[in-house]
Amino acid sequence: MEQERFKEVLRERGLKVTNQRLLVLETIAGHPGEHLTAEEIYELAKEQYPEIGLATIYRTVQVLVELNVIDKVSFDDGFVRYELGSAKADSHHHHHAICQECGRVLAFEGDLLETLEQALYDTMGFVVTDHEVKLTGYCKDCIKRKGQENMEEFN
Amino acid sequence: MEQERFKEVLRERGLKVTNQRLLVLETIAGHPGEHLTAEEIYELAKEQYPEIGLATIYRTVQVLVELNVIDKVSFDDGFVRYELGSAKADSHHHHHAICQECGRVLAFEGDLLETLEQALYDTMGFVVTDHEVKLTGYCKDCIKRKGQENMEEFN
DNA sequence: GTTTATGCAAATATTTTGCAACGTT
DNA sequence: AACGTTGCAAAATATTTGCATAAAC
Repeated sequence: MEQERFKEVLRERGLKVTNQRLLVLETIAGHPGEHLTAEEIYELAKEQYPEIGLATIYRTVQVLVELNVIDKVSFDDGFVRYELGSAKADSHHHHHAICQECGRVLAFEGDLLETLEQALYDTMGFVVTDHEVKLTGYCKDCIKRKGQENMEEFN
Repeated sequence: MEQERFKEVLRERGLKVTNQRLLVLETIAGHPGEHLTAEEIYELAKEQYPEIGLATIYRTVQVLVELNVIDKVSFDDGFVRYELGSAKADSHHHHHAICQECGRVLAFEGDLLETLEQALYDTMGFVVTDHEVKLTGYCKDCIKRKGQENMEEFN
C-alpha cells in the first residue's frame, strides 16, 4: 500500500511518522488533479483533524516536496500549489494548459520531450529529472464565448 | 525603436506614458536572461530615479504583463519573476532548465512543441498562445561535484 | 528518556490598496 | 481642466519561526 511506502521513506530519513503527515499526504492524494494550495489543504485537513495548525501544513508540504512525494507548482496566480509528485507513476508527464481568459487549468498527459531532454544533455550536460510544461492560451469555452470578432487579439 | 512601439501601445489603450513605466521596461530589457523580481527591479530602477516607489513597480509590471510586453515566470523558489515577453521575437520559445542542486537557471531555445500544441487543439479545442517548459534536473557542475557515488539519488 | 514534531502566536515577507499630490493628455 | 498615475503609509496575504507542550521512537 501507498501509505506503508511513505512511512518507510520517513523512517529511512529519521523522520517521525505522525498523523498530521499521513493526513496531509492523504488529503493531497485524495484530490487528484486539483493542485491544492496550503490554505486549501489546511481547510480539508481540519475536517478530519480540527486541531491541526496551518504551520504544520507548511512544514509538512516542505517535507513532502523534499521527499519527492509531492511537487510544487505555480500557475503565476499568486498561489503556490501542490500535487502528487511525478515520481508517482500515474502523474508522470502530467502537464498543464492554463486558460488566460477564465484561469481554468486543464491537465494533460504528454511524453514528447525526450528529444529535447536528450539535446539538453548533449549540448549543456544537463541531466533532466523532471519536467513541466505550462501552456497558456484559450480553452474551448472561452473561444466560443469571445467569438470571432476578437480573435485577432489571440496573437 | 522599441520604446516608441511601447509608447504607442500605451496610448492605444488610453494609458499614460510616464517616466516610471519607461524606466521599468528599460530595466527589464536591460537585463536579458535575468528573470528579475519586483524587488530587484525596484533596486535597479532606484539607481536611475531614486524617488520611485515599490508600489509603482508592482503596478507597472501588472500593466506590462497585461500588455504582453513582459512575462511572469516562477521557479517555485518563492519569488515571482519577470522577463521580456514571448511576443518579443528574440525570446520566443525561450525555456528554463533549473538545477535542483544549486538553483541555477539555464535558458535554452527550443521549438519542439508544435505537435503537442496541435494535439491539444485537436483533442480539447485549446488554442495555445504561449508555452513555457520548466525542466528540473542537475547541471553539469553539480553532477561533477556530487560525483558518481550519489547518482542513485537522481531519481 | 531523548529527540523530533506540533500548535499557537508573533515575526517576516510579499503584494495590494486608499488617498492626496502630481503629471500627462 | 479632466483623468490617470505616483508615492507613501497602511492593510491584506502568504509564509516562516520561536518556544513550550506533546507525541514518536
